[in-house]
Amino acid sequence: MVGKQRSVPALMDVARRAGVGAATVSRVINGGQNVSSKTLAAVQKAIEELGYHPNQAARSLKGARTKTIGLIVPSVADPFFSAAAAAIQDVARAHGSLVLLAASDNLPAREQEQVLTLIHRRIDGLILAPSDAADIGMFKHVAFPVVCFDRPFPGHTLPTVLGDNYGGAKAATEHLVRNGFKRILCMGGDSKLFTSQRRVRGYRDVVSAAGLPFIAELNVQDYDSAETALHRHLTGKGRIDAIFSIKNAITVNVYKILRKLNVAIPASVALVGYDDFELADTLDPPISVVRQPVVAIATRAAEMLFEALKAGDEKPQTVTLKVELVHRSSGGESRVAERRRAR
Amino acid sequence: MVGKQRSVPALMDVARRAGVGAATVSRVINGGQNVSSKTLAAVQKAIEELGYHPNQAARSLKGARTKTIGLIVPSVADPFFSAAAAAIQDVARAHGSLVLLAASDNLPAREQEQVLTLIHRRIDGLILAPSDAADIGMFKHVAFPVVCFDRPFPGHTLPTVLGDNYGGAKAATEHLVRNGFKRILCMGGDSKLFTSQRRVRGYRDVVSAAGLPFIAELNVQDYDSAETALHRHLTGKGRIDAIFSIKNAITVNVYKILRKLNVAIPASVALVGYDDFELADTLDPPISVVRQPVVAIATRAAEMLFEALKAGDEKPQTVTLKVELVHRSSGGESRVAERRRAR
DNA sequence: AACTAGAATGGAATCGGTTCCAAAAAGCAT
DNA sequence: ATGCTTTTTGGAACCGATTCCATTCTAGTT
Repeated sequence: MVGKQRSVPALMDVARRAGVGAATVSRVINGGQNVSSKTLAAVQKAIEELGYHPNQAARSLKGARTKTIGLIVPSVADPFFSAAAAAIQDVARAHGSLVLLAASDNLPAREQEQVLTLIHRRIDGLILAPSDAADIGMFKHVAFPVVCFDRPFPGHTLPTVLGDNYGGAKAATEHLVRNGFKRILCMGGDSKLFTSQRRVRGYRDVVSAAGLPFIAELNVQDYDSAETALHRHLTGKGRIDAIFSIKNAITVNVYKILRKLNVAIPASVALVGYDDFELADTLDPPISVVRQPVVAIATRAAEMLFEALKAGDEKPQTVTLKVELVHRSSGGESRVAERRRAR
Repeated sequence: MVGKQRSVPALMDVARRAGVGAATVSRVINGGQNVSSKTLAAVQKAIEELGYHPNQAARSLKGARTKTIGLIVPSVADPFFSAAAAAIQDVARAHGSLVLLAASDNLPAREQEQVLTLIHRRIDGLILAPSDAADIGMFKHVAFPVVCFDRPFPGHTLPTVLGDNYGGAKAATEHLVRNGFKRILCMGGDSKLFTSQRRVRGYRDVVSAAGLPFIAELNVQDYDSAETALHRHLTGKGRIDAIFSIKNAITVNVYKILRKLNVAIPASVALVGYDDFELADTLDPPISVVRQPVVAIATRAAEMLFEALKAGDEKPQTVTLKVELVHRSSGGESRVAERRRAR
């Protein structure tokens, strides 16, 4: 305890000091409608002198807003979600709200538990990146708006903000095709995850339209399994010449493995990743990636939530934000120039 | 709104359904002391059937715990602090509490505002990484435990968990000295920041004990200023042969700049950074760093908070956790072997 | 000056729990 | 069976706001 245990002043203390009724103080706090300027001044003075601030618990008890929103993300430590959390926190602050943070670890049971906990806190609204097994049943007692981001709620149309996974994957794959690569491996991700599915579909549509083989190693999560998978695809006659990694963690591992195996990037095998990362431009070669507008996605989701809060209802729109293909050089960008020169 | 606006069951509903008084239900909820096993079962059944969960707002109104702790960090997006937030969130969850997240952006005014906001939420306790200008005055109405981490509260002895900044800097510098470097530049950081000061002091004590020059470029924050500073120290006769970067962001920038200038690491200039980062082992050469036990620091801070909560008081101890020097190769690790071979 | 619409104000109920206290029930020894 | 202690139990006050409603005051109209 830092300071003395001094009881915090209550509304009634302010009322007494200002010589008015409790109802009047309440009116002053909430915008001061129908209060004479004289009384207003007196009450404000009392509030100031006492250092009074309304007790949120008491307010929310009476059905008013708790000025608190919930945020459930798979992992707080993940750069994508921590950036999102930061952006959401900013929007919330601008609206005078606080963020109650919870992590689901992509576990449906944990997710449900966290949702329930937040419901009991009487949050004003909820922003979440739902797991693929999220159950709408957990919202049965819910009377507040819910906005999803990064992933939609499986089987339901809640307001949602997404990155254009399909478009991003398509752009990345097209880029590789355009640069002359013929055997493109799509790897990483979790086939149960919405984002992964969309990205694989984008990749698939492009290779099949170009008459190229569909080569995939999905559900590759760690370094070792990535190494095993890569070994297989780098030897023999079915040798790949490019990799589209649909998940950040895998992109980095693929890079490490290729370097370790002395495979030249992109001369021997090109690489394009999904999701930008801190040092992508510092590696050798710099890694080309699909960059998602994390902050825009999160900010938009938060804004949609507060709009719904103000309007009192929500329209279950799905907003898809454009992603950007960042050309560095791991995607064989120089090949185009080379070919042009060779002609 | 996902579900129907159905009023959530209240304690009284449970009482009526179980045919008991409100007080009895309350007892059952809070551990069931002095309740006959028959009544206990009946009440639990009613709770189950109604899907009842106590309203936290009402509970905290009566002075009970809010089961909520506050966390204030300079930046939510910073990997160090997002890892800390994740760890703290885990501990809180284990104690049935939630985390109210706030960012100070290292702005004392913002920090004060957030503390105040959290106080009005009647949080049970607060964990914060205080800014260098944090003002104890903002705690004047506070009656809950406060624990600091990463940095101490300036001028006050609150319970605090720190990384051993001095020791880490000393180890890093000694390592460079031992490897034969003679002109070691200490750069980066913010001279107002506690962590930076300690690290500079560790560096200083080692170089002065070794009879080496104290060369520092503090308050270098971005790429451009780092480049300007490096230019100065890489030319002329006062040329440096090693760099101890005391801040993560600067380590990366220094690496980029050295690569751009074609300065060989560590042959021409060695580099040791403070704070490990995702791709430190993947860069060429892998970067040697002082690694702080982020998770341990944050977890310990959270545990101290909950201990204080249970005990009802807090002992203002300062815990300093050991840091680890991770030898990769940018610190001239091979030189030792080389010298041995040359002999 | 009389009268009324409208603004300003305070009393009291209410939200959903916790807790004090007194009453009722149960347990136990005699 | 009786008296006494110990458990159980429910009534009611309370926490700190909001809000309905009745009342008082002010100002405008004729």
